[in-house]
Amino acid sequence: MAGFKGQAEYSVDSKGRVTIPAKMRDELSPEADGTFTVTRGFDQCVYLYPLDTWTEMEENEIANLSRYDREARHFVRIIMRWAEEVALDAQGRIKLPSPLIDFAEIDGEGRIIGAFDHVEIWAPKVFDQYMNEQPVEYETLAERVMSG
Amino acid sequence: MAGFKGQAEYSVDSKGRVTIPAKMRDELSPEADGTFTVTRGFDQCVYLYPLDTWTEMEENEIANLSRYDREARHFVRIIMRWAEEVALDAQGRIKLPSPLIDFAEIDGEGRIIGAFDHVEIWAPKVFDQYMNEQPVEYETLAERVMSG
DNA sequence: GGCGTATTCCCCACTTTTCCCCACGGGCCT
DNA sequence: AGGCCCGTGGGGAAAAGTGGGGAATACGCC
Repeated sequence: MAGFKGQAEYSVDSKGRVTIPAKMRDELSPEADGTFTVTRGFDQCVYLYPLDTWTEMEENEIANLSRYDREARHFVRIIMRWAEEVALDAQGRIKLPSPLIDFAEIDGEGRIIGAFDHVEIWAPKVFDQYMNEQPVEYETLAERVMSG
Repeated sequence: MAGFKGQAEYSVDSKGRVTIPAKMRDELSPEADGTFTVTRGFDQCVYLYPLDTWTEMEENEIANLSRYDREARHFVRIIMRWAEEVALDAQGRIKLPSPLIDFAEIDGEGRIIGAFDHVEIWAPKVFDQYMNEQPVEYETLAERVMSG
């Protein structure tokens, strides 16, 4: 299965519904059962993981963390607190939980980005600002990340 | 079975009753029999473990502690002293034991948080304060916890 | 030991939110 | 030019959360 790719700018209506681009929906495996797990992203955006991918992450990464370690506990609190399963409706939309809409400062419009193993939704304004703030240009970044 | 996730802010009425969010109720396995074991949490909150998970913990972790070790003895006293079994009523609520309400300083409102293997209930005020006190931001925490 | 008080548990009714279904308009491909 | 797929919006039925009252039980006091 190929990774999520592409970008789009779709409306987020008053009920918090966003259409997921058809091309990204097509990437979902049958095991995902038309369902994503949304959660707080790194940086100020929302992450969408296909259900099957997310379940693997829970089992392989989160389940192994110690209940008795302070930092691990705090991490689990954050990641799970923001997480929620959302299913596609007949129109190919999901409903974003309102806490995540607030967190990402999404208002009316969402920029949807394919990011290989997950999909991201940003407020367009926040996304532009994030891009401008990044100090390292694309070519330099490539050298650093890919050579390590 | 997937882990508990999501957050909500529900009322805790004068009788100490709190609704458990439907999504979290759905995570309960049949073996839990609609019952949680509540106890004092790490940090100032209340923990809710599904009955079956709790039973496992008792057998696998608590049962193995030495009767002859002072600290282990103390630990067992604390965790068991605060523990209590609570069943969901027909409306999907539980009654929080009043000692735990006092301990967590819950008054009227409770912030309910899914935390993978258990559910947590916090006084909103206490929770916000806890979050603000954490010195490490989410992105940094993720690097540390998940790479270790 | 009996009575009165307090507590707990269960049931019922109301309000709000959520979810699902339907209908419309536009664009792309054939 | 027509048909099909895609994104957008709204309305109605069902579920979820909230609050209060009454019967049964337990407790303490007289």
